[in-house]
Amino acid sequence: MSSVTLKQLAQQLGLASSTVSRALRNGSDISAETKRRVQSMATQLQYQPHAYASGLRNQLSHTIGVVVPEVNDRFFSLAIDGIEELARQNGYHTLICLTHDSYDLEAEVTRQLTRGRVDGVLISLAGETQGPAHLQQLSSRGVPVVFFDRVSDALGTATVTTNDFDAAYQATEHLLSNGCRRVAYLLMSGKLAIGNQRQRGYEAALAAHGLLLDPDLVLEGGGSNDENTAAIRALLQRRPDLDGLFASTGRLALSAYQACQELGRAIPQDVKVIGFSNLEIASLLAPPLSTVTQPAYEIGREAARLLFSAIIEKKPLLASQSVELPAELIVRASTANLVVSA
Amino acid sequence: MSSVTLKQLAQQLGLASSTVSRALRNGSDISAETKRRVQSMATQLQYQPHAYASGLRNQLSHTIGVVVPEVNDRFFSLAIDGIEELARQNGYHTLICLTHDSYDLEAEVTRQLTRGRVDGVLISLAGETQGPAHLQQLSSRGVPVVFFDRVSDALGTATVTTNDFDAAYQATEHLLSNGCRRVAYLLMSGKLAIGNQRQRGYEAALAAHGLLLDPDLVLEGGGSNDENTAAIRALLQRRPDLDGLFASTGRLALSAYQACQELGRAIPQDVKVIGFSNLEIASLLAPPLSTVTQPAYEIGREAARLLFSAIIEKKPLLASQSVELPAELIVRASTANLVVSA
DNA sequence: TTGAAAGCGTTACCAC
DNA sequence: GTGGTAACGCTTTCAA
Repeated sequence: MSSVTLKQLAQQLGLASSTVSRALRNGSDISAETKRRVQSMATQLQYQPHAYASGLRNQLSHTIGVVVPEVNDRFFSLAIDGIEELARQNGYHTLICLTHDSYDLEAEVTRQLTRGRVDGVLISLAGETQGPAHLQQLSSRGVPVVFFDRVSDALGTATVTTNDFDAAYQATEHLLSNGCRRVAYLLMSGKLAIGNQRQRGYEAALAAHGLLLDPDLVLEGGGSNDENTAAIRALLQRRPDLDGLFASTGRLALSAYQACQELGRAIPQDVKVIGFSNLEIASLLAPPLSTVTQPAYEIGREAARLLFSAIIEKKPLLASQSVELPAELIVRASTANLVVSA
Repeated sequence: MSSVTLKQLAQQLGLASSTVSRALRNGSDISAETKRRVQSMATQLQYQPHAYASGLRNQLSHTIGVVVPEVNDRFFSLAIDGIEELARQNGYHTLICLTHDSYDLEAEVTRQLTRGRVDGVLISLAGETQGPAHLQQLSSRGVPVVFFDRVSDALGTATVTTNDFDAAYQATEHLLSNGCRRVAYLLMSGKLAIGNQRQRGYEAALAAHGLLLDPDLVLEGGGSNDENTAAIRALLQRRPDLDGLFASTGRLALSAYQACQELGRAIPQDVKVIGFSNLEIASLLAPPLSTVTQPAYEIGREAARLLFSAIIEKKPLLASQSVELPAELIVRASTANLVVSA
């Protein structure tokens, strides 16, 4: 029924459990003969050390926590793939915690993770998140934390991001140089640094083209997909002069498509659309979507790499170790300039 | 630096740790006054019980394991959302393990899970999986296992599936009644029960239309997306008479689109395409994709519900508790019959 | 109502 | 080389 324990294994062999323990972990001071006997009996009885018992003893859980808003999103699921790969390589397990973009859930989850469950945490903040006070508890207990994508610098720890300012600048610039004059900016939450970085890039591109920021064209989504679609629809109706949409997340880009489809606005003739997105099938959409694509998998790997370096070398993480990976602008039909320029 | 322990808390209060333990968990036999003092000191010192220490004592990890081929797939990420919701409601954590469709990885992961890490396991089998011998180890140690979607009945435990036969029958029937005569069936792995169920539905629908099964039209993918696309392209070129594609996974449906796009085959004029898929934006594809959509979120919830019933009531799961949820056929433009029927 | 002690399964330290 | 013992942090008898 239940598993065989070290003690039972030792009894079978007529040895002390301490001896068996060392034999199994190939410790020194154990005769080759004993090692052989122990190993063979262990496989025979299918002995598996209890992870949490040894963890308790060593103060190590061999588990990392990954806190993300959701997993049903191409960016996060790719990042998790990357994280998980590094975790496996390091003999670690991955505890996935979802916040559904709720601050309360994030705080609760974080509290749970302060209970010795994990040796380190990777986190991408919830849209609602105010301050990272709840994360302070983690790092003050010596649990290293790495932020990725939706980061905060309030903890003074390492972060992994993309070049949000530049990428947003390029995306907006691309719309403007393809003829757009009224470009809206769609973001999830004004509370996140990432949204502000991208907004700054958007504004800088406007300025470079001699355009003033129109606050009415900055739309904060953050609701359900349907709510966001409705909000974008309302914006399109309110502002018939709108000729470009820059979505700062993949979700919002698709809501923009949906809204245009519902209103019969042709992309790219009436409105050009570009968005941050990791959608692998952007090219199969009608029309193919121009995207700013983040290296999600690499971001996950990089964040995990930093975390494991801290865990293994037992050194605290520094803001100076932060990494920025470039996003890639991929031009497709949704921003095509169909007017022959003079 | 590190966390405060029960013992330290007790010392601060001048009480025995056993008393403090009971006071915190609101045990009987503790004076209201003591409870109050303990609670307030606990919050003041931010005491958090060590999860694995109490787990070790109670033989409970309050963690479930979820073993899936990948997380970067709409079906699985939705299912995980459902699982995670139920886990949270039950005060449980979710350990996600990816197999990348490799039998060896699945076996390794399973071995890890036999180490007391989890109180139960939800699993969707890897495409390569042969027999569930490695899972026998789990259930023989009293760890309940529930299969979902890619199931096996060899363990005699509960499963959660969709009506794969009927759904595949309907999808094929839909193609045939819209004028297709040569319909190919695309599957991931001939080793999985799920692929065979769906193939049986496909064959039954062919038979109902008086068509013979052509083995050349049954294509086993299971490689990378690019490999699958190439294989479908080859099939389309080899068999110019092909006028319908039925993909048994979302991944394969998209590869089918890609292959048609590359060869310039028009959907649905030249080839009609339908596929199992949870892609939320099927309607934004060019053309909108007809799908058989599984209730992925509910499948996750249902599987988790069964697992927790077994964990909490400490009763073994029975094959008779298995649940089948209906998939939904959603007709879109990719299977439209553009010829006016006589 | 509270405290002492044993034990969950493992490992580290010190004797022998 | 090997065995005892204590300890990781907690809960649960059993006594007081």
